[in-house]
Amino acid sequence: MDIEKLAEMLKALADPTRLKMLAILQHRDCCVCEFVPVFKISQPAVSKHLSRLKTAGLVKESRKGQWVFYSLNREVLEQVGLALRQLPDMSDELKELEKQGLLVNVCCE
Amino acid sequence: MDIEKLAEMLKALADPTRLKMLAILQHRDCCVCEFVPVFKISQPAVSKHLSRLKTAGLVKESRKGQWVFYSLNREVLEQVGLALRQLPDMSDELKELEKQGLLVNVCCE
DNA sequence: ATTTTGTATAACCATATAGTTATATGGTAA
DNA sequence: TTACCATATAACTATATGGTTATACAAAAT
Repeated sequence: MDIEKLAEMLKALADPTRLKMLAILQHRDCCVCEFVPVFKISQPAVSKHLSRLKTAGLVKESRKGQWVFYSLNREVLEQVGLALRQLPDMSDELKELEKQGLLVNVCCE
Repeated sequence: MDIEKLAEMLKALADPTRLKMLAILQHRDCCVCEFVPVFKISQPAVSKHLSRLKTAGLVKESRKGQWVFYSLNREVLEQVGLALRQLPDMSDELKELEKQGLLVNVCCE
């Protein structure tokens, strides 16, 4: 996963309400109206949080009659956790700095 | 790690510049002036990003003469990656919803 | 057909974020 | 001491974010 994408995913995750939604979805698929009393925010607010998670690919939605149920996309969440622990190699950037003499050398550390 | 804290850490991480900084710090401790040419943003902007990472505990700082070097706090980064993959149990919230009859039952799924 | 229920979108507001320039602070060197 | 270099902070700007209320849309029920 590239850094821009990872940052985007982390922004989708970096909110207590959305994290709790994901935590709840670990146990059970839920629809919008079930989340409203949990978080004590308006239905449109819940809807927007879920929409954000869906855009990031962290949840999937499926309509069941008049309800829209959301389910956790575990693999994607796994991928983010993994990507965080395997940040890309940036030695090229450092080599470039060295070539241009922009690395600081502290003697007698 | 509690959800509020996790969200805070993820906010600190959810920026491409800061992620790249951490990726670079995997290879080598760096001072502020070394990051400036890498990201092509102003020195105060770099300073603020590093300050944010430091507040989150993701980096440590140490002065070396006139330079302030930043180093990666690998354990903390590990902890975040792990916390993401082990979101807290929220079954109590679901039990509460059930007790109050707020869970939707879709028959004939 | 009309009403009701659940969800999504639009328009708006307050705050947070990421950048800028100007300036203050800390340490080194003349 | 004075000048210089690296870093941090202050003040500001533009945009993103998370909430609201009002409204539109979809499916179900009367």
